[in-house]
Amino acid sequence: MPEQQAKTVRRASIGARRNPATEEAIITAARDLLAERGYAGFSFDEVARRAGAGKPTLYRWWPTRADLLMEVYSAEKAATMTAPDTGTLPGDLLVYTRALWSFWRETPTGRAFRGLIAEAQAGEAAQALLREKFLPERLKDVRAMFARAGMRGEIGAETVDDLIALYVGFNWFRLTTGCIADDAPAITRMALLLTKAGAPAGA
Amino acid sequence: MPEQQAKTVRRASIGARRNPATEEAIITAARDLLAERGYAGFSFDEVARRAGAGKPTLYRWWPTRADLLMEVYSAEKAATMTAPDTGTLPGDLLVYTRALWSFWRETPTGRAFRGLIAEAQAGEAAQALLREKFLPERLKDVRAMFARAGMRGEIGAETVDDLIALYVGFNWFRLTTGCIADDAPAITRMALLLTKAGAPAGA
DNA sequence: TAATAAACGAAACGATCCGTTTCGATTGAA
DNA sequence: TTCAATCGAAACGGATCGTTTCGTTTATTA
Repeated sequence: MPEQQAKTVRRASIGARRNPATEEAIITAARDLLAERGYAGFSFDEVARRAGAGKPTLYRWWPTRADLLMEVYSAEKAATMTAPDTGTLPGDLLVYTRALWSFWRETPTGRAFRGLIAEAQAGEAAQALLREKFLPERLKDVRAMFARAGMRGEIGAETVDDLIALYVGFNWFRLTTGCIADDAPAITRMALLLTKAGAPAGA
Repeated sequence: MPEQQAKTVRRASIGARRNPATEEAIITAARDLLAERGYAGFSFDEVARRAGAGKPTLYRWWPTRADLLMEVYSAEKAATMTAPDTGTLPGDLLVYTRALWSFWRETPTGRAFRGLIAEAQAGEAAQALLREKFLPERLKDVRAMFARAGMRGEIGAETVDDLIALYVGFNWFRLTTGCIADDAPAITRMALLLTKAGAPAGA
């Protein structure tokens, strides 16, 4: 069979409101397409064709490719990754970072994250979406790890935001330059550096 | 006049070797096109048209858009930015980072750097070029700053590489999320954190 | 009950860009 | 003299973009 999509029914309008079945079909088609052809083969034309949806429907709800990619990525990452709680900041960072890099390396959606960052550079709207909606939600686990370290006294609470920027920047830099092979020593060094950087003054 | 290019002569082959005049015309056309239309309007078709060059000539010497972008960016940045030497690592980092962000914000080529990173995500070859040829050369000034700090005893020499990764990651993260407005306090905090992270053990 | 409004799929639109191929001309090197 | 590599020009098929048109469906509103 050419497609495994359930194209038995034609999803017409259900009135003057969004059709949840259409939304789900599109997201499913997008995820499958990413899995089969990767980010390079990811186009609205093909997503629409597979979902049995019209392109105006896609553009109505996801004005840019970044919108759709972020939605797929968020769902997939939340379903795959869990936040560690080892009791120390370096411990948490080592576990979480190795899992994150593994996700980026070994899942189709994770591999597409490089493309998501790239896509967000194509316009101001997509970049704002990345900064203001995608990132705050996706960094909740990371923020929790640093916040716990602050409450334990491992780091000063006033350094949390700056350390997060350094931590996320480190990961994105490794990703965009193609250096996300499993490298526990490098990750450990980074974790210890950040912990030392944030160490409270009076300790 | 439609074009300011010197299209008076048709640059034919000069034999079985690369024509420097063609190379220069293409790079100039690429820089001008970036300045006029930005990264969004940057295509090989248009560069070739403006340079009065054939597309096969472009693809022969710059297999991907990333190749050409990196060449233009490298020349422009080297001609614009100078490496500071204030005597302390936080001082160097503050001056250099503010200048870098200013370059990224306020010059056409600098603004296109977001696109260069994005372009390098489109393929393995472009990413390898970014990692192995572009970055080592572009980070010479940064490496020199951290190396001097190591020789002064501000940071441990064994931390230089890891601190550079954190520093560059921080900058790229701010760039790709659209947060490179001039922000001396944030840059200062980052500089102090990195310096503290790298502080020698026995000091 | 009737009119309105919004969403839906399908199809087609023009435009752009991609990367490659063909062609004839040029010129240095073997 | 032959060979090889480059050059500009032009055209190729194909893909994708973002938009528009059309007819249909259904909840909401008057």
